[in-house]
Amino acid sequence: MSTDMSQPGSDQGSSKGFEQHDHAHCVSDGVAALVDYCAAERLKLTPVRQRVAEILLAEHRAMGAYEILDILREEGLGSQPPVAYRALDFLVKNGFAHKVERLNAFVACSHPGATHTPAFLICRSCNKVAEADTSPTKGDLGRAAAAAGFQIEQTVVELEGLCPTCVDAGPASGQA
Amino acid sequence: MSTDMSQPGSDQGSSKGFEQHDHAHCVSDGVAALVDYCAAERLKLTPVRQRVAEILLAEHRAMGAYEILDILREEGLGSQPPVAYRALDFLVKNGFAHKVERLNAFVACSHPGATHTPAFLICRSCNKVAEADTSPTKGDLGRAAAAAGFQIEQTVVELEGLCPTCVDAGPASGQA
DNA sequence: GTCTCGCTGTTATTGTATAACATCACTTTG
DNA sequence: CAAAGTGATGTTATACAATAACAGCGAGAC
Ligand SMILES: [Zn+2]
Ligand SMILES: [Zn+2]
Ligand SMILES: [Zn+2]
Ligand SMILES: [Zn+2]
Repeated sequence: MSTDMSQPGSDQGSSKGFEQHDHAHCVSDGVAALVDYCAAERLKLTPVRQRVAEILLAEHRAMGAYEILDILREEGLGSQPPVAYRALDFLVKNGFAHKVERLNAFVACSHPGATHTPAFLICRSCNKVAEADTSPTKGDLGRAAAAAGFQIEQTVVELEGLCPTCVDAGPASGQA
Repeated sequence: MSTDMSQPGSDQGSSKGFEQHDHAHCVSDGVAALVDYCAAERLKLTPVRQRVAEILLAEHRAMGAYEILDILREEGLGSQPPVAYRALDFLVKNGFAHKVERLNAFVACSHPGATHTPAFLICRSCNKVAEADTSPTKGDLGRAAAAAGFQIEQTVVELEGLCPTCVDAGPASGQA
């Protein structure tokens, strides 16, 4: 690996997911947040919903609904597409997962609970997806849109390329 | 290029498509540019390819591949999905159309020929799509990505909301 | 108890996209 | 001209993504 771990924890937040981190926390913290949220909001955290959250949290990459469904099926939690889509809809609606339009796939949210406008950095080599925060109304584009009278309601910002690790590995090699 | 806006007061070129304009030019200029480009690049501008370009240019909205295919079928230009997808791939690859990931649909490019990084403003009410230009490497997000060592290769920026016309029409009414 | 509401299970269908292969047309070259 | 090569086309079939529709079950309300 020898990832140089530049800026240890310093400026992080914008590219969390590409950096080395204690990944066990990603899952446990995420699930804990989901449990708390559902308790507070009187929402039913069913086995399927929790399991899908765990599945997504376990990987910093976007997973297709059918890929998730395959896992659910193996575990006897469901076998038909609506099972997966309903759980994903629940998670997305409540801010614990996002859909990556570019990939027609879903990824766990990095800052669960709070409503926000995510942006994604997608590595085409190792398929990891990092979530960053955007301020769509700021920036040239947001200003131009506002000036033109366009009223932004939702944004899709997805950047595809090579993550630091895959860049270091060299353009030709890539990594699985 | 530098198409005269028949409507004054909008100095923005970033939201072209929402503004009033001589729409006949959108089609004729676009096709002309495509003809020139293909001649210069020694590419075959086949009937299907040109017709698909015309279809897209005729509307400032994203069209699904199967919607385009329906038109081609009526005109005897093709009846199977690959016909439409191949033409669309050709146009996208050469910069005369873009895919709007959010809609799984395609839209004609506003500045054909030149390689650029488009952003889209999508009106959820009237379904018009305007193309704006972005500088992904600038802005907070681009800077954050660069700082994190992420190498951007392609960007998807799609803003959904209400266009000026539909905002003026009032939130409740909308317009077809 | 029983009523209600939301989650589940399932069937079926629609929509989006591509693989694979044979054929055809044009162009290059001998 | 003929042969070979290249790339577009036509077609079949299939994979992948998403939703509609409806029956049944279960926990909480009253
Ligand atoms: Zn992690
Ligand atoms: Zn990578
Ligand atoms: Zn126009
Ligand atoms: Zn509109």
